[in-house]
Amino acid sequence: MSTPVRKPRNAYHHGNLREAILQVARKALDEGSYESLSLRELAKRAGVTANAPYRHFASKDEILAEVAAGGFAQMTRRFDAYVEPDAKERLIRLCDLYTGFAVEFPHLYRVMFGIDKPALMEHPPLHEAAMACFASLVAATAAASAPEVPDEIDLLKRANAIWTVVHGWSRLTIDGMTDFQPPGAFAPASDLVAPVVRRW
Amino acid sequence: MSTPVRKPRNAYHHGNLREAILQVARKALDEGSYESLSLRELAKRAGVTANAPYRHFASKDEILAEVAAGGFAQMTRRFDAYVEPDAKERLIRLCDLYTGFAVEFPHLYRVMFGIDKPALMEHPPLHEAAMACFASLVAATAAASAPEVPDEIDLLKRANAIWTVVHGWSRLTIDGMTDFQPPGAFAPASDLVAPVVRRW
DNA sequence: TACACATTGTGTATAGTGTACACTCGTGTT
DNA sequence: AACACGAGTGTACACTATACACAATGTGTA
Repeated sequence: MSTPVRKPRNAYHHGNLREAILQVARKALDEGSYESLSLRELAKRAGVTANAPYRHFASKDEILAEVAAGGFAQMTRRFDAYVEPDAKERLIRLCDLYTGFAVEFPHLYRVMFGIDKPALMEHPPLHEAAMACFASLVAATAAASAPEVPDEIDLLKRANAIWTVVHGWSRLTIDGMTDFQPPGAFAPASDLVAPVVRRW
Repeated sequence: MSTPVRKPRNAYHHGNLREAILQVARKALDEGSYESLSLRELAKRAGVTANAPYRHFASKDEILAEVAAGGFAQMTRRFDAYVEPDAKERLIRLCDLYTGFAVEFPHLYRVMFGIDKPALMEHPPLHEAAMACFASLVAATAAASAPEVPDEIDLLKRANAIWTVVHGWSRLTIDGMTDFQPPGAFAPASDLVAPVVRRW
């Protein structure tokens, strides 16, 4: 019996406002841009007054940070759930999985990386979730680099190289930079990564 | 005798408000984030009423788009001004030039690629300036691919690969994703690009 | 020179925002 | 039964982008 998210009729107390707010915020980000996401609107959708969320969050940014953390967590789960015996092949596939996530949830993805507010990343839960996601990528990279594992820094360098490519690909795509190019000019991210990974 | 940007004392008409607004907007973006940039503040800094800019721009977004276009133009100028006899080497250096620009003007760079408002890129001047910048990158890529020039699509693929890397590197950096990593873990963009370009 | 007119500024107003503060409702503990 | 406290409401404020009517200025034509 899961806790209900909708406010029960005629109840003064919501009962689960924190989760409800996060849920409608995530839904709003799935449907529209961050620009059109207002605290008042979130509260209204949760069936509550504009100020009620302040009992559970210090600011709008904190809500965003929490949602962003959830995004990273979801991504990490997808990563970890992807099974593929060949480690190199797996890492290559993870790249398309990554870009696929960004394309599926462009607005969420933008919030995850902070919309011109790097301060967001200061929120510990978000920072932690982002690091966990990166750690998953590092692990995949390490596996793909076996058997002779490079030293820590070289390993991070490789993971960062992957991250650079998939993040760049994602942002160029969701920001519309590829819309005006002939079809086929913008290859999948895995195409860029594959030859490099195979040589590791 | 250049047109003055400051409003002359006791003058009803500013004289060059359009340029003045763009100038203070750019300055504001050089100094602080887009989040803290308000139309009213821009108008005040230009010594004019909050509504005056509407005589020259349809909306705040149009101002941002214009400033973003200026950013792309500046970047293109830097590209074109960079001289280096070896075409491959030049392309590799351009990558650091690109990321250098993003790091130098992080807020501007974010606006150039649209802060969760892909609609910005619909503005013809911005779109044109962005395409011109990309064209410069394509030209450098073509030169680095000589003498046997690949066909159009393959050429674009190469340029897009470069763009993906430098953009990804720039965003990860200016969004603070590299702050928590040990030194040396995040190599310059040219390090990622160089081995690939040299093999073209 | 005088006047019509277009341009570009001002002033006022509206709807919407995030958030601070004082209040009240409902529930759990004693 | 009394009461403290957590979790909502209501009101208020300062701020935002922008619409509209108006005033001041500059310019072309008689």
